[in-house]
Amino acid sequence: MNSSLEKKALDFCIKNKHRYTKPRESVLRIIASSNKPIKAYDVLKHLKKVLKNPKPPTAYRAIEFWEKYNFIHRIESLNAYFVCEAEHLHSGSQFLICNQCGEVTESHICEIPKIIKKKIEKNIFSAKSWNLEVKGICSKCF
Amino acid sequence: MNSSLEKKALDFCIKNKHRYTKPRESVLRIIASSNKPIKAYDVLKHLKKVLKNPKPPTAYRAIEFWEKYNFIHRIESLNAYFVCEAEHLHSGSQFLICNQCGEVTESHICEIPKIIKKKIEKNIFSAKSWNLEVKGICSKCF
DNA sequence: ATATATCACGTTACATTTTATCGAATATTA
DNA sequence: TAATATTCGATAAAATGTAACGTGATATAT
Repeated sequence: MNSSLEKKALDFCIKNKHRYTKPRESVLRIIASSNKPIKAYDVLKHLKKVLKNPKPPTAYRAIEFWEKYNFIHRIESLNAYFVCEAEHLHSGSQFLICNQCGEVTESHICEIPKIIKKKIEKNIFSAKSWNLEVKGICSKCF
Repeated sequence: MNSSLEKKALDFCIKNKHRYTKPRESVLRIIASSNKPIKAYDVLKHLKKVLKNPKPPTAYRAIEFWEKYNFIHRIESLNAYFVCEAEHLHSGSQFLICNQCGEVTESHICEIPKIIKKKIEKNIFSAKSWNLEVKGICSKCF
């Protein structure tokens, strides 16, 4: 239960005049408590323990909110969400996804943002955000 | 109507003993004919012109087939499919997605596969495939 | 040619994921 | 406090994706 994350989130909301509401608080906590990427409907299931009869939009809205500000990332190939463990909030994400055991780890190969910036931004494309998902077999399963 | 692609696809099927069936042929042609990533249900719509009353699994199966062998790529963040324009069939893909006009282009920054191979494969993770999606504003919209 | 195994398809039905809408509640600003 | 903007709750439906099962087509081996 990464409460320093919650502190960071609260600070962020105050500073940027966003509301730190119960659904948002709970959803962030739920996602942060999961050691694997968690799907929207599983978030919703957990949310039922905390809120009175929440509906899908409640979960999706809060998820969207935190995703927008890079507190969580969406693993596109899994339709699932994962808390961002990095200290700085970053707009690019990288994941290693094990096809065997399903473990997902956020990687931080710092050459990648560098290359994207260098190669792309100069000429052709102004990059706002990016996501890399690498699939394969993790060391444990190997 | 990239018929050299269709030739390549047919050759591939013959060589690897896969069937070059009507649904597969049509689906590949439909995706290749689209200048933007196309969604499964839009493929299905086009398919209706060619096949008699096709159902979702017909489209999805053919899509899966071509995706598996890297003739097409899935743009995860759009739930859509795009023909691979590269000469060689590659298991890693990169896309630049314009948030403004929706244009998607496959990029070929060759440092990226190099880095992924170098950094990841040696130590921690055996990579099988990967996908990078960069979002931003394209030069036309800038 | 005929049996056998495999591949791919058609169809039905359903499951999952996501979004639109609209009015009520809450917070913020004037 | 009144006006304004944000967020929520609830209903409903749209969009996307899959499981299961039987049938027909194709290849392989006898």
